[in-house]
Amino acid sequence: MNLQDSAIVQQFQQHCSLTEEEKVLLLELEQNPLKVNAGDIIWQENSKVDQFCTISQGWAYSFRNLGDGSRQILKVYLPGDIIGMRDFAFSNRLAGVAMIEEGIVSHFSHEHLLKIFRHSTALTAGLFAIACRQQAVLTERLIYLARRTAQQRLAHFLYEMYLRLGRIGAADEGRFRLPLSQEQLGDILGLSAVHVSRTFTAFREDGLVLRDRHRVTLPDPEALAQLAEFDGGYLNDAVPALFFDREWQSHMLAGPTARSDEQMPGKSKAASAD
Amino acid sequence: MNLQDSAIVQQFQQHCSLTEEEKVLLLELEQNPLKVNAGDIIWQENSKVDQFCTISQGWAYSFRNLGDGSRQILKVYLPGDIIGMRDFAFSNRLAGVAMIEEGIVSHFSHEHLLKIFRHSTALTAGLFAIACRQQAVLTERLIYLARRTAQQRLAHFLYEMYLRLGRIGAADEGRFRLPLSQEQLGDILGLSAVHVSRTFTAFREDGLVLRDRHRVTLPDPEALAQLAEFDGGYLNDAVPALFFDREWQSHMLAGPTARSDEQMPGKSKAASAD
DNA sequence: CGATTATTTGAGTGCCTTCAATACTAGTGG
DNA sequence: CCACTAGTATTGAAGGCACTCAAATAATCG
Repeated sequence: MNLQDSAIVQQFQQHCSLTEEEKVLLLELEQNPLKVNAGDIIWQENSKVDQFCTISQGWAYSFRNLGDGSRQILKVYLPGDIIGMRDFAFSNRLAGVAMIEEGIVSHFSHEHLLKIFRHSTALTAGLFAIACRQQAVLTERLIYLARRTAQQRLAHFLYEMYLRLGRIGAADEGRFRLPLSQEQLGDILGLSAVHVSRTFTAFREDGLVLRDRHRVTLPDPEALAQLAEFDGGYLNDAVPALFFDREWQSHMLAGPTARSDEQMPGKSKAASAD
Repeated sequence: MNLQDSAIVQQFQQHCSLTEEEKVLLLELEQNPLKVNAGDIIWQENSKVDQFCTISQGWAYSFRNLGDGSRQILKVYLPGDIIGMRDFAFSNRLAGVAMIEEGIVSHFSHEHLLKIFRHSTALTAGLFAIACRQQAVLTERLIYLARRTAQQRLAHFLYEMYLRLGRIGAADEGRFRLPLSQEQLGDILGLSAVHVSRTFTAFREDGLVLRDRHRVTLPDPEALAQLAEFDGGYLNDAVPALFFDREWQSHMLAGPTARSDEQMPGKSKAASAD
């Protein structure tokens, strides 16, 4: 695979600059691609944490089954995302992960992550930045689940997906494919499937969202964003310049207490960061 | 300050093993202690991200003001917590932070964090683990805000605080101090202050929670946990042994430039989760 | 084409909200 | 020591949003 084609390399390049060596290190995460089918369980809640994975094709989601038989979907994963990083600090999975549609995932181990920490401060910072942004998305979801009406929740989710999909080239002029049933949408939004249906009906009547099965059209995305009180900061805000600046690295080398003599072998200048 | 007394060192020691040098590196984060008063704003939403801080005394919370005048409290910080790490990847703050009561905070910079990445893989992994666990707490909150009744939300929050406070020695036999008004509790739980009051009343009548101003007593903590469908995994689950094993580090040192040829030199098994 | 699953729509219910009024607590100054 | 004030907590009444149950329609798949 070409270095630039990898979804995960692209994801990282939005968060830090990468040398060729670092790209190779990242691509190692995708050494073991595995084709999976729609509905396949990647892992179950409470199973032992042995590895993580990246998703290079298809959609997935993480979920928790609740006591009363209902279920909460926690996060929707798109190509380029790393799945299960949160479990890094745990022995047992806090959530299951399942495929929404067929795709390709690649498993990698704890050690792989540690290797990244060990070999590249830039990748470490990038990984940290990605984790921070994931947490920001989660926080935003928490706010609208706790505080907002069904219309605002659905509007927010649709607009967020629209932005995320646009970023990976899967949305176009307010139109995109959304391979989720209303049941699944309900599980994401903390609503009953019935009420999701009613909310879509209301949107259709208002001309805010048109939907034909899994095709969604937003005639006026900004109107939807406004309804949702969508504050794009958590998705659009710039990553600090620091992440793209490799200078600090050499400065740091001058610092005290240095324990590892050189961890970026030879490399100090950005090679091909855009 | 004695190395062991620092709340932040203790926090890290729950997530990884530390050498003396690493403790020193951590204590540097608390070089600039600052006394702050109840209600003081540490930083405002949308302000520029310049630094982070640790809290060594007092309680704080992060919050977002919403369009309709309401407010969501996102996270409650206790001594030993790092505040604002999520902002690491952003130029502008996504949330404000304010003190609940007077306390001591210490500011530190981006560069400090990078210095940690640079100098200690163990601290990096520990920091990552702490971030993962914070995200787990957030996820749990998302679930109960999205899905559960007022009683379950309050029960969950009280029990969670009980565990967290117990961990830093501030709870004892089901009794602890909770310096939050019902208004603030409502902002945490996504409920109106009025309904928080009603819920406390119901708990008192059921003998589940006794409250006198800011003193809370849980006569039967486990009953409360059961009501909340509290699944302690996200707080209690063991950190993988790997975090306390410094062996992998020296192994890594064996092959700094080595790329893919040997990805887990020698002990590929032991380091994996227990 | 028939069986199954997904979506739509209606009717009735319940949890939590808002509005409003009352009681309590803590802090202040006479 | 008490009256005054401002913040906090309690309790009641009415209303709305989303839920469940139930039935009808539409889409998908073998």
